[in-house]
Amino acid sequence: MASIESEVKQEKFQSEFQKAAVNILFTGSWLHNLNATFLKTFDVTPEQFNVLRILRGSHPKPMMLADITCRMIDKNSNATRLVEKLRLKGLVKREICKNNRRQVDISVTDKGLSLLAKIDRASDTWQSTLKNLTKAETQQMNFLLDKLRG
Amino acid sequence: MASIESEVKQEKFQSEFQKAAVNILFTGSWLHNLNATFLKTFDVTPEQFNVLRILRGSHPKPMMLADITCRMIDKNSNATRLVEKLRLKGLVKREICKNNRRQVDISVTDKGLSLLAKIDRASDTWQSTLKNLTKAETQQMNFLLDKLRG
DNA sequence: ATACAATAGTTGTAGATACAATTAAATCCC
DNA sequence: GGGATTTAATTGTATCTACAACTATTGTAT
Repeated sequence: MASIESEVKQEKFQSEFQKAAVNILFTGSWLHNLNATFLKTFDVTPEQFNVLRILRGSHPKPMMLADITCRMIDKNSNATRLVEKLRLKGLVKREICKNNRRQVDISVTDKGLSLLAKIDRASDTWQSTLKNLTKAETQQMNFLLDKLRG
Repeated sequence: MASIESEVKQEKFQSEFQKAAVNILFTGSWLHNLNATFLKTFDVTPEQFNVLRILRGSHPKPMMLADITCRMIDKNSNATRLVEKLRLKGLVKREICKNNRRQVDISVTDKGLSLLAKIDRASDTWQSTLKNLTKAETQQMNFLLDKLRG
């Protein structure tokens, strides 16, 4: 097994806590890169894929931008521009909300839904990367990450 | 405690594994943002700080660029340009290696070392964020993350 | 009603990332 | 020695991120 020490070639950390911080950042980056490479064959970025999934969760009810933003993994990526990218690919639809002309109703299109289905079918392959952990260990990991963030 | 379900407002995931993937990405991004905000007061980015720490680990022996890159958390950030940023701030020194003129010897300066010391002293505050976990839990987390990456 | 504040989203932009192409030096090997 | 290969780093560039400033619309208080 590749310990974080050997991954970043550092023999010892100041504390177990600092080691955990580096470990989470490192593993997050590693997972992000795996995911990005996998999704590239479908011509979407990880955060674009994430937004499509979010919209599928609400479908057929559209969502406003702010609701999408607060569900995103990376709050910093600009939802306006991200959604515009998806719209140009025909994966989502944008409409000014009738009741409140400040907000826009965004929903996933049929094309977007079928892309999601295609990605879901293919994702078993790359998700097997995570199968190094048993289900009990995965649950424990989820528990610890939630507890960490307080 | 804020579960990943409530953080990304998703009631249920396809599997415990998918939930763990989202949880790691989300927690990584959360930790990165905390770290970036903390380090901004010292006018360095997280990856710049990371490179300074790497160089301190080797000090006073200089390191070549490739060795720095393979120890970095995010392998994608461009080490050439990152080191150049640090050099402009006077935190590192660059010298063409005499024996092999293809490579550059990079080392942390006194100014860099004292900045690191300053950051270390201040970092107790933000690292207390991680104190939501006990030492045993932190060790367990490190074990699981290492196992996950195989 | 009118001014003020709050909400929703857009735009601007400096700097960073991702990835490919390029330069330059050393090594190989006939 | 001289061409091919490998190694080390730099440069180019399109896209993305971080963050602030801005526009437009709605809500509120007097």
